Amino acid sequence: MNIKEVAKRAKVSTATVSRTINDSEKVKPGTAARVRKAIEELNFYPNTHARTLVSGRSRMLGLIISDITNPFFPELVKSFEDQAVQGGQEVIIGNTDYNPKRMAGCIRRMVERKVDGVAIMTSEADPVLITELTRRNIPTVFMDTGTSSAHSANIRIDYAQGIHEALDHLFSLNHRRIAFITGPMNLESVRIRRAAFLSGLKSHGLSEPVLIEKGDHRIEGGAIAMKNLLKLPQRPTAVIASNDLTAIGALGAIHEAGLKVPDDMSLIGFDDISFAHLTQPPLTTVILSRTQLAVTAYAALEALLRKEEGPQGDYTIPTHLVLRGSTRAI
Amino acid sequence: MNIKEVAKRAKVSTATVSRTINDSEKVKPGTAARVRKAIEELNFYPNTHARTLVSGRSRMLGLIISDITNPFFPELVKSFEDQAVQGGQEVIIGNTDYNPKRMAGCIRRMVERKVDGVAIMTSEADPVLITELTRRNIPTVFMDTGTSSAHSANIRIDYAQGIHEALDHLFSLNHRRIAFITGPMNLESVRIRRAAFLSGLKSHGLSEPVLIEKGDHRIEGGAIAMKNLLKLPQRPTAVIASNDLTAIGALGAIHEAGLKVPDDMSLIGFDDISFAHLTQPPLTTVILSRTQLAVTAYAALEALLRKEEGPQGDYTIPTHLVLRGSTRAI
DNA sequence: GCCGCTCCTGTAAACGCTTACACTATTCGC
DNA sequence: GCGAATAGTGTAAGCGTTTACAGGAGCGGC
Repeated sequence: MNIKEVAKRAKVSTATVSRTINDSEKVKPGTAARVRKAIEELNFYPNTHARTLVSGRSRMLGLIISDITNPFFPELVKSFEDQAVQGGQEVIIGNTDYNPKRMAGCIRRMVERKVDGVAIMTSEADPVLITELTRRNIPTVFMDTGTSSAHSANIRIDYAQGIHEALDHLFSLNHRRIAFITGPMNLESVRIRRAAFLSGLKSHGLSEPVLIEKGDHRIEGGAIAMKNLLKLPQRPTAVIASNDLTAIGALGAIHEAGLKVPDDMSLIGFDDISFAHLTQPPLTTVILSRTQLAVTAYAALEALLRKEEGPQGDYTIPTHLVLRGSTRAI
Repeated sequence: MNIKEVAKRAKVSTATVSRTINDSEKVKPGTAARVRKAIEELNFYPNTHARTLVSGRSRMLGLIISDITNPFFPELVKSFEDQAVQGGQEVIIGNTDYNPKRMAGCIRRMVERKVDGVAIMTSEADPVLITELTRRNIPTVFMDTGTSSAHSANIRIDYAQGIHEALDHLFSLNHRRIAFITGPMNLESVRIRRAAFLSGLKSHGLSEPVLIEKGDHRIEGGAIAMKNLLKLPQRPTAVIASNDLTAIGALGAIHEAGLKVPDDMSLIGFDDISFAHLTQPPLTTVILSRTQLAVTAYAALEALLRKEEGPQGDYTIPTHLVLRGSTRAI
């Protein structure tokens, strides 16, 4: 089943069939109708690979994420795919598993499949690997990396806003001994959050004590970090976690220690993953809208695809505190 | 950058380059080495679309799921992709959103992209839409649909096993008033679970009272169903939910009513989603291994791809109860 | 020394589509 | 009513591979 058979059936040339498929205005309505009827009757689907081969556009986008089982990502993936499918594009997904080697594999796969563009939605993007993309002039959208050039855009997440709102909230509840549990410090985005915490403290005139524990952005790390904080002679009255998984781990550790949230300890997460409002108590956290992130990433990619020389592509995603049940005044 | 340039550089014909790429044994080792060197130096990646066009094999698989934001799926997707990438295949994902129209769109996209095979991991597979695949002889793997033919395999999930284990467990804890919250009854898999519950009761000599409430496999439905159960003059002492989200909803409703799990009510879920052990208390549930499901689905697809006339492809995934903290003896 | 192998390599025809270019029919300006 | 523009359609080249087929080199058997 190919364009030739459709052409034969509609008694036109293959060129006319192709033009009809591609909604060219140069086809007489009557002819187009005949072609469409033939397509319908033969149940013809154009072969995308042949189309790609000749046009150079694959109508496929790459989406690189860390790990789909990390609850941060499913919503991002879904929104991105929705956008893409609506725009007639397919998405192929790569999980890096936080592993540069796998990241390289992902990029290679994307290049082989001749994707029209790539969105790299991991914080740990290795610039060396990315040359593979830029060298081939493949439009690329990054998250949190600061580089944006003719063929790439950057989406900055305004972590500071959310962290500052969280601190303001805790201050208004009279908390003064506030701890922070970070993620893996090799990530730029983690360092930004940590810096925002410190600058927020300072702006409230508080720079001592610095209660910062290191987590790993996973539940286990949050639990361990929290245990360390609880061992302190003067333990904090409130904790902000670098992400929700960390907060959930901390929540478990607090319960395990026989304490209650928010009575004995206020707790704030970051990300607002879907389970954040299912914890007991529901977690007060900072919303980072994955939908907004996905929509922005897709729009940025689209813009890159359209124009040869676009304006500098810089986008910002806000973050905001959402109050639920895990904070209380003292 | 194409095979011709590589050929020129290695001073061979394009055929030899192609043969080298495809590990044909007919190439002299020395020649192959020269070609590989040229490939390396030119940083050449073969164009998969051209390969597909001529060979008919796209090395892409379709994976159709209901909704990636449903916590049942991410692990399934990840395992399936891991398998595929290892086997040199790419995966394109389709979310049906439980909507037959979107399912049709997914299938269309898959056919257009000329996938080598499709795994349909949704319970709500419409047979009409699937003819689109069978008509084109595209190997297909289903879940829970019972059909398996020359070009399709079926993976049956042994829901009954897990449900019976759950009932046995509750019986051993002296529960006799045991309720069940179903999912949407239009799903075959839901009806199976419900039937397993009833048959399990009967095998324990108990057929009255039949405490069955309808949920929707989402948190909200679970909460509503639980509220109805709590309103009963003689409320159940234990509840089994058709999936974990339902159980989580039920858990919230129980807490809201001022009761405690497991002290006032035992609760068992189904699926073992990743958050099932993070609830308070950790949810006793039935494990349905998504990894096993994905590995089986991929293996079944591979088998279908290899042989023209395979044996009947029927596979079974077991389910088992895992004890955590949400059940207690009375 | 010749035949018939085997082994390796090259030539060229597909695969299914898009699109530049060519061509005919129609329309328009004057 | 004539040339020029325009609209609609067809012809055929080419996208980057794979692979059937052809061909040449080397070699053993006689």
